[in-house]
Order: sequence, then structure tokens, then C-alpha cells
Amino acid sequence: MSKRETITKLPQAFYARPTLEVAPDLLGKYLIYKAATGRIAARIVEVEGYLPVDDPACHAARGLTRRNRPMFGPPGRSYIYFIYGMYHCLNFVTEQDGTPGAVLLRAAEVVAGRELLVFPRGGKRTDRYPLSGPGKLCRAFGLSMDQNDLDLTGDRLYLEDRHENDVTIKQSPRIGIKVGVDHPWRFYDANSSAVTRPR
DNA sequence: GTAGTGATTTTCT
DNA sequence: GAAAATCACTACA
Repeated sequence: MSKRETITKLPQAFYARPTLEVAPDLLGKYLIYKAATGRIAARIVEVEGYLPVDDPACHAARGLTRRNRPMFGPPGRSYIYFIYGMYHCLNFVTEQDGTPGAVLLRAAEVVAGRELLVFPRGGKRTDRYPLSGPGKLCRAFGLSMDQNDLDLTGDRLYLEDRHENDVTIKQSPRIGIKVGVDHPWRFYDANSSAVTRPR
């Protein structure tokens, strides 16, 4: 306990900012999820921003739909969608209420609750299995549509600020999209080995 | 080691 | 009916 070790839950005001300000700030923060079986904590190392304007890759680019409705709501909530018939992706809603914007969580390092994670092939080789990818991450956490539109200032799913400053932030184009690739809105911690590997 | 493709279902046109 | 903010497996060098 040398320095300040105050751990604070990120307030709604943290999310109520432009997406491109929130996204890099998320690196080095900790994601806490209280599952039915216990508590999981992971350090965020890779995210992508999806903006309300000038972003054809954003789900909200074509207006409000049933799926992207949480993005149009108030900030500080979760937005989870199902894709490719088998994977879920977790986002944090940003911007003001009524303005669609979100940050996709792409990769994290588990620091607590590793034994609670769900892995492919029935849970073999759980050691050192990286949460490198949005689909993997949600599967490991057991996230599904049941956790969609949760309040991130609540107790079930939230982020902690542990005041880490040893994050080397880099940015690059986003991954897995076909339009809007020219926007470098992916942010990651260059010190982490859990970030998505380039193809 | 890299490259290519099947899986599988929700959502929107 | 087609596409989707992905992953893991298979084939081949």
C-alpha cells in the first residue's frame, strides 16, 4: 500500500464523452463481471470505437434498428449483439443519450476468476488461453443477450479504474470489417501479448 | 509455418 | 434471401 490504491467504479460521466476519447481511456481499466458462479476480473487491452457519424461500419450507420437500440440510449450501458450464428460481442455505449456510439471490447487479460471461464472443446488447456478477440471474450465470460443493455454503474457488470499508467497506447485500423477500414479507430496496449494477432 | 473455408442464426432488405 | 464488428479447423508447403 505504498501509493494510492483507491479502486473506483467508472461513473456514467466517463462514458458520456465522444467515443474517440473514451476508447483509449478504457485501456488498462478492469472489467468486472459477477456471473452466477462467481466474480471474473480482466484487464482491458484492446478496443475499437464505432462512431455516430462518418462511420459506415457502425451498426447505427443506417439508423435505429431493433438490434442497435442500446447504442441510441444513455451512455454507460452494455450493448451485446449476436453475429455469425455463434458469437457475441460486448460493447460499452458512449456519447450522450440519443446519440449512437459504442466501444467494442476486443481483448483482455484475466486477473481473477480464471477457473470460471468457458473455453472451446469442453474446457481443455485453460492455462494461458488468451482472451484475444471479441467472440472468444464473450464466450469465456458466458455473455449473451441476457446481459444486453445492462447498466454499467450497477453491480453485475462494470469497470474499475485502478489508476494504472503503464499503458502504451497504439492505434491501427479496425479489424473484421469491410467498410470504413481507413479509419484507425482500434486502440490497444502494445505491452500486452493478449491483443489480436495480425493476420 | 501460412492460407482457405465451414459453422450457424439473428437481423434487415 | 443474403450478409454479418468471428473463430477454429483443415489442407498444404
